[in-house]
Parts: sequence; structure tokens; C-alpha cells
Amino acid sequence: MDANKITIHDIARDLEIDSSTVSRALNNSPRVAKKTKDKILKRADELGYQRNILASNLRRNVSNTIGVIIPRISRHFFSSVIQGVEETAYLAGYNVIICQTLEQFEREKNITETLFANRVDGVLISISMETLDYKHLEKFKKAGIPVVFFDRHCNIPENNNVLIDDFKAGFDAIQHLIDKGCKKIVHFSGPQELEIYKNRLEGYKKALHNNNIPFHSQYVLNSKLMENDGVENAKKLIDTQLEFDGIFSANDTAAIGAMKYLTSIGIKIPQEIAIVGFSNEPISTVINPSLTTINQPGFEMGKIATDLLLKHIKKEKGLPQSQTIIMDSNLIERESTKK
Amino acid sequence: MDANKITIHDIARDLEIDSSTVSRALNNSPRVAKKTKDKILKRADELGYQRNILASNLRRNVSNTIGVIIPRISRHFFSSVIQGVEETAYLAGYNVIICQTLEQFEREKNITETLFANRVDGVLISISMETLDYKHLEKFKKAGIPVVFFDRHCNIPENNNVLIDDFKAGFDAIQHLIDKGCKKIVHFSGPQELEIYKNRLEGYKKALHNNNIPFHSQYVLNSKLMENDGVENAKKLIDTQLEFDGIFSANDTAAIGAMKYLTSIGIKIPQEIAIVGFSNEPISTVINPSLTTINQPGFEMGKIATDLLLKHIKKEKGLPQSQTIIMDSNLIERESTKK
DNA sequence: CTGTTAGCGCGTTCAA
DNA sequence: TTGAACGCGCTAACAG
Repeated sequence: MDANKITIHDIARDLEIDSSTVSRALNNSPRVAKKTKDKILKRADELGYQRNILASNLRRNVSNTIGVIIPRISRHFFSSVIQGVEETAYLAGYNVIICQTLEQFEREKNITETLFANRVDGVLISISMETLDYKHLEKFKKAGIPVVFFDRHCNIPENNNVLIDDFKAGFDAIQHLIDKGCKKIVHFSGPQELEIYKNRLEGYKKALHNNNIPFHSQYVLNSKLMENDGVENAKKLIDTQLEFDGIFSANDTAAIGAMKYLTSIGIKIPQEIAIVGFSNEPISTVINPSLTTINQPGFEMGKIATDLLLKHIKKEKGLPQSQTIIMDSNLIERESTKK
Repeated sequence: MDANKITIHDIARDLEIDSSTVSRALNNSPRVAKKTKDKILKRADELGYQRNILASNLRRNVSNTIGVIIPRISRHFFSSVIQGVEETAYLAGYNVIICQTLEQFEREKNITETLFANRVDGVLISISMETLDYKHLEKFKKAGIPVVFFDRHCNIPENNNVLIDDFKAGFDAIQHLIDKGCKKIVHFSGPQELEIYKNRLEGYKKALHNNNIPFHSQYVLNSKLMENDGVENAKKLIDTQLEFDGIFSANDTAAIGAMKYLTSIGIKIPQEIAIVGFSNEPISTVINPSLTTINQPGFEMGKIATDLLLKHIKKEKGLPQSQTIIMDSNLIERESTKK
């Protein structure tokens, strides 16, 4: 941090001109003669000048940084998102601060404080499971700091969202299972406080309805998305001796837990499993050949959400105050299970 | 970014004192009377003052930011590391810039430029597969910016490293397989330019030697760690009709690829598999019950590496110029495979 | 213990 | 087209 002492003043002195001219040249201002500009750029390069971004940011009153709030980075979907975010932000010259709520509302509130204190220029967020009110996000809006929700949005108008069509994803998954002959489909759901899980459940119901299959609430098992929840759900399934010929999980982690448990006690996994929001590609075909996943494109979602956020940060003309971008989620049937 | 206009001057004017006193109070300096300090803190709180970190950083010539360079964040091991890094850095009041090389040397060089331009106070790095020379890291040392290597270090003296004992991990894995009756153990290795894979291979050789099992080079298959490399390796294994009764993989991703392929063509996976550097816990027990993993503690490694880096940044007294911290890697045998 | 003064490095007035 | 001067908000040196 103590190297590169060369400032615009050094190169100004060297060229016997004023530092403000150097600044203008370096910012490619049209208000400086081509000739002097070239001279300045050349000398700056020779001296190995590097702009002090901190000083520049302070002066311009920006941080060149966007904050990302996610439940936990070690979940494959979210790390894919981060990959997309990083890439897009990097290309635009922005830094990224990543913060994990670990699904805790308290942490989410603290994080917003930190990001605010760090003067982030914008925020991407996928809310925690415990997040039921959104006061902690209001100060961003008040301060004119744009916020974009992705995946786990909150059901409030006037928000910018980037999502998949969770209803459709759930619907498609069930229709797919039904097409393959399933009639008794268990649903591993997620916290109903989160819109996405509510919508996936609705898709499930709707598909059953369309196919004249009655809905039974005991076929729906909620969970908190942890692997162990999947184990518990599977146990409950066995204990209650519920008959089923297919599983539809709204979440990958819990599904994995369930499959682990079922295989470990020697129970044959039902022939058909579908998982929405699946992201952990490396696992998918190994764990169970008869698996259908409705993949959630984390990488692309990260890119699109960041793009949208940057547009808001740059106050691009003609940008709607708020919008919801629905991305495609693609149903992937494994080779070994195709008919 | 335009809210919170309240500065130390505002609260100084309000209290009819000097802003420098306010600054001292806010920094909890001992050189300000308890009484005035309390008064200042109270007023600051009332006015909703928030320090402008950018200005503070500029003045103190720090960035309060550490840079992390990793191959790719979507690999479970690295995202676990990030989790540890974030947590430790966050508690110490530091921000983190995460950059991915995607295993490309060119990108790694660019990234160091970016981090340097961003005036990071320190760097954590796990080098890319293509990284053979380290000139791009020299400028950090020259500028007095500490660098800590983790996992994928480079074989240069005077570095700070946080590692597992890769030789021992490889050795233990093989000894374990031998104890279980394996005699013909295939080794999926990684790029031999990276120390860690060289050392794991050495551990493999040494364990064979200790057990009077001859080493045959055709049992060693290198790869570039991608899932598809694992598939190719498995194909080669089948094509050459090599007899084997165990697999030792130095890498999880490639191992998964291999297992995918072997199962997909209906080949029974050999009874014993051991994987060093395994991190993808969610997968482990599902994919193959007869699996032993030598886990690499990403989260802890991230914490320890960050701790060490922060000590260097803070120029803690009595800190050795350079050191190598060897962490434990724990061999985990799955329930279903225990004897 | 507190105030005065002087910048950190840059970008942006206002004049010339 | 360029220069002079100022200030972003904060901290540090030196007095007193």
C-alpha cells in the first residue's frame, strides 16, 4: 500500500503543467488538447502511474462497489450466481462485497448496515429464510441506492426482481412425473414464507388438478432446506408408511439428504424424482440415474441481475422504475431415464 | 450514496468544538476527556452519523480490503474457503474482493493488476493450474503487501503458506485402501506442475513401497481436474483393460466424472475408492457407499489463512517473516463401508 | 486534554 | 484549452 507514490501532481510537475490538466487527460476529457493529452498519457505510462481509486471514489462520492447478500455461498446455486455477478461487475470496473446471512434475519440486518456504511453503489439480494419484514432495506431506497432481488424475492410491489417462473417450474416437474406414470407424488417443499416455495407448491397443485389427481396435504412435507431436513422428511415418509411413486423436491439440498437416508436404510428410491431449483450439477447424474432436474441457471441469473443493477446505478435513460425479469428454467431429463 | 450528509464537522459545529476532537472521540482515542467523548458519541448517535470509510481509508492510506484469488468459486472447496475468509475478515472489519482465475494464467496476471490498483492491504491466493512463474506476485512483496498462499502454493522459499500435508494425505489414503485389501490401486492425479498433486503422488508411491507393492506408471492417470477429465480417464481405464481393485483420486471433481461414466456404462465401480482433497460433502455418501474421503477443511483453512494475513497486515510483533502452517486433513470412512 | 493547521489524491468549479 | 484554487471527509502533527 505504500508503493506507487506517483500522483497526478508528480506527472504534472514533470511536464510543467497543472495537475488539473493531467486529471482531465487521464479522464479522457474533451476539454484538453489532443497533443497535451497524448503527452500526458505517454508520460503517465512511463512513470507507471496508477490512479488512486480510493481518492477518486471519495471525490466523486461513489464506492464503485456493489453488495451481494446471499444465504450461504457454499450452496452451489449461490456460488454460481456469484460467479456471474463477479464477472459482470469486473468487466464494468466494479468491486463486489459478498455477505452471507446464513439464513439469519439478525445477520441480514447487520449486513445491510455494513454495506450501507461501506457506501455501496447498489445491492443484490436473495433474502434469508427468516426474513419477513423489509424495513432494513428501506434505507437503501431512501438513499437512492438501487436494490435488485434475485431468486428469493419478497412479495412487494415496486421491486426489481430476477427470477425463474417458480409456478411453471413446479407445474412442469409434476406434469413430467405424471407423464411418466406417477400418481402419488410426494412434495418436499420449503419455507412457505418464501414466495418461491409457495409458487412451486402452487404449480404442484395445479398440475395435479389438471390431471384430475386429488391433492392430499399429507403428501407435502415442508423443510428448512438443510440436508438434515431432507433426512427427517424421508424418515417421516417411512414412518407414516405413506404410499408414493414419485418425489418432487423444491430444493436440492434437502433432496440429497432424503436420498442419502433412503439409500442408507436400503430402501429403493421411488422410480421418479424431480427437483426444482436444482443447481448442483456435479451430483445429479451420479446419485440417481432416474432423476429429472429443473435447473436454475445461477450463473446467468447473476449476470442478468448485475446488469440490471448496474443500469440502475448508472441511471440509464428509459429504464423502468421497477421490473421483474423471468428467466427460463430448463427441465433436464437424464440419459438413463429417457424413454 | 447521497444520504447521510452528516460529517464530523456537522457534529463539531453542533457541539461548538473542533472536528479533530470529534474524530478522536469517534476513534476512541485516549486523548479526549471521558465527558466530552460521551457527549460526542451521544450526539453522533442522535444525528445518525456514519463515518465515511472511503475518506478515512484515503487519509490513513489503507483500503481495508483483502484480495482473494482462487481458480473458481463454484468448486465446493473454494467456496468453503471463501466462507471462512469472509467470516474472519468481516469480524476484523475488512472487506474482501474475490477474483477467479478460471485456471488461466493470463487472468491471474490481470487480477493481480486489479487488486494492486484497488490498493488491497493483503492477498490470499491459490494459484491457477497454468501458473508456472510468479513474477506477477512480486510487486506485492515490493510494495510491502503481504501474500498468503493456501492449498495450491508455489514452491518458493520465504512464502507464507496454509496447507494440508498432501504427502501424508496421499500416503494415508493408500495405506487405508491397502488395509482393506486393495493391491492394484489406480491413481487419478492432477497437474504435476502443482506441488500438491506432486506430493499426493509421492505419498501414493511411498505407501506402495512400504507395503512391497511395485509401482507401475500406467496406474497413474493425470488430468486437468475437470469432470470431463475424469470421464476420459475412466474410459482409458476401460479401454486399456487395466486390472484394478481400488481408485485413489487426488481430486474430487474428476473422481465424480469417472464414477458417472463407470456407472453409466454399467460397470461396477471397484470396491474401494479414496479421494484426497475432497470437499463436496453433500455428494459423498450418496454417490458411493464404499467411499473414503480425506477431507480438506476449506472453511477452517480460509479462517486460518485470513488470520495469518491480517497479522501480517497489522505487522504484528514477533511474527516470522514467513511460515508454513500445516493443517490436519481428516480421513473419513463412510458408515456403510466400515468393517 | 483540545484546537490549529495541513494534507491524503483526486475532480471540479471559476477565470483567464 | 489551460491554470488556480478549493474541497470530498477524515486523520495526524504540532502546539498550547
